[in-house]
Amino acid sequence: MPELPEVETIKRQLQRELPGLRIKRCKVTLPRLVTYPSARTYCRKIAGRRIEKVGRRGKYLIFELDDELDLIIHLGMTGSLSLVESAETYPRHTHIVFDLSDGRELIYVDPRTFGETALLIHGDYSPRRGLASMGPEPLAADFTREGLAARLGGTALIKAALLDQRRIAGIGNIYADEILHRARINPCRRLNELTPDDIKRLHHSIQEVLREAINGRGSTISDYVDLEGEKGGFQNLLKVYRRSGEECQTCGESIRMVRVAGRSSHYCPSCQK
DNA sequence: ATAGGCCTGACG
DNA sequence: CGTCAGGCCTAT
Repeated sequence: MPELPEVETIKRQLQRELPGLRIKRCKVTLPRLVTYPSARTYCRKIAGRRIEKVGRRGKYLIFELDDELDLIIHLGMTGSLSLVESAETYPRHTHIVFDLSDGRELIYVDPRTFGETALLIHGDYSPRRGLASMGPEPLAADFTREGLAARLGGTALIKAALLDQRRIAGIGNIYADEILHRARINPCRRLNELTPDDIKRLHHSIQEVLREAINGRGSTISDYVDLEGEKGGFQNLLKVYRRSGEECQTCGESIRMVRVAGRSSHYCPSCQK
């Protein structure tokens, strides 16, 4: 699914197109994707609202509407958004359509339906626990090395900790593996074993990998496309993710895949200790 | 900490 | 047919 770089790419495109437009009407054909309030209330309250700004928090898109409402969308594993001219036929797995005041439609497509959307009071994310308990934004100016160290308490495996959205926002399986490779840290290391120098490299790596991935407009492994339907450009620059058996570009050792925290984890056994 | 569940589709 | 997949929640 879209991780922080992919969601950021879509957010930038939405922010270019949507502010100032109104949502005339919203149609939901798979109500369970609306997790708060009911799909019925969600649509009723959205109708007529003006989109003021599009933001992002972790892997969530946040559409700030007038009347102090925040429309949030999480793309799950296979969700995508696209802006289309008024259409009479929609792609397979279209579940939500927002009619916009300029005649276009914003459509939400999601084959695996792991995504979700909700309508919250601006700034009050308590109805969605995942959003309310989200850790700091890793690309924010105040995300310091000391701040990171403070988030990495306990004895969890570092790989699991990077995937834990309560510790740090926005990192998923692809970028967790890429970050650990750049930081030369083995995914099975435990937090309490990390040295100050490990944390320093980890902090740099988190920011560098995510920034580079955003510059590359994200990674397309299979499904991901941006608002324009374009695939990402960063998948070719991945060093370890889904490259088991290939030679490590740093040392030539064969990239290995293991299962950590229930997720496939790709790493170089020679570079990452 | 781990497994299972939610879904569909691609691939072997 | 079985296995796997970029996420996240719940229960054990």
